[in-house]
Amino acid sequence: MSDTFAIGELGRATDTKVETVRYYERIGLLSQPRRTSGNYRAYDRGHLNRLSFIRRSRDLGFSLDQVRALLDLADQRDRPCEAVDEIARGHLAEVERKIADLEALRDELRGMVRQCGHGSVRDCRIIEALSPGDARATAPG
Amino acid sequence: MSDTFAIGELGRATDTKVETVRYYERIGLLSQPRRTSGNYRAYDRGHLNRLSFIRRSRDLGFSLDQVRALLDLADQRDRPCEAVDEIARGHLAEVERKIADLEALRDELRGMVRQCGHGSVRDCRIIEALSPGDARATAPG
DNA sequence: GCTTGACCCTGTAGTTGCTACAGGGTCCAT
DNA sequence: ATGGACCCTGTAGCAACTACAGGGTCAAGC
Repeated sequence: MSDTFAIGELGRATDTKVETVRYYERIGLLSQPRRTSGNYRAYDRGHLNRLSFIRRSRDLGFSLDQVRALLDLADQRDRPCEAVDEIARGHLAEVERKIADLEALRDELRGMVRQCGHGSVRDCRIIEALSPGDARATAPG
Repeated sequence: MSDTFAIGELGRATDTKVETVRYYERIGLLSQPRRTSGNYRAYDRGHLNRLSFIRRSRDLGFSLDQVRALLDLADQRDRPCEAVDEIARGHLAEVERKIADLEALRDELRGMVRQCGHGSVRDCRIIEALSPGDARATAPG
């Protein structure tokens, strides 16, 4: 039963590329692990848990700065969790805004695609929808 | 009646930063304009139209590569517009996928925020939801 | 004991789509 | 002639990785 892991094992366990693990270390998100005699990184369960937390947060769309804040807060076990709540709420609002934007976009694209008459580019409604009203764009010289 | 524009005017007309216009020129998306005796860029209506097309496409979330393809297609007026349709459909599919992802995300975040008991971080459901099942993450050394 | 191959190391540069300087030149009005 | 608004080139920065190059380490197999 290995209680330490090489970087590759850690990566496989958390679905993270080795380069990404090293990147997290470089930017101070993941602490520097002990090194073996051959200068290999040797991670423990704490690292595994912390990296899992980071990856799950990233999957949920939190930025690295937000993840950093969440980790800091998670470490201060006695503090009220309002700050945590605020980050999550802020992120939720952001996600809802993005969804609304993308839905508007989707509707426009659907309209464009629906109107496509499959004729020549000359009569293409999609190009038309993208072009300015009066004149046509010209190619670069 | 100016029929040429300085870069700043072009930028204001298309809601584009001057640096961005120059960037589009550098990557070959916008053709190099004529220069004045003082080496200032002098744009014409063709440039204005082309840049409008680019900006509108970007607003609709097309990548610069997709915009480049659309511009190439728009210039080949006799070709069938199927390739245009395909790019638009591809992008639409991409947008729909993103919406679905974000909706799943939103639901998870809503669940997290709803469960927040406003206690201490020790009992924070949000942190809990982000943490791996068995053990807690530890701070970097 | 030597080789092979999988893994690890550092350091740097690339990705996307801009944005922000620094350090100058031009142009026009006063 | 001087001020300020504009323009020029070139380079570096942002997020969040990813992809090398050019080496070192380690365990297995012969």
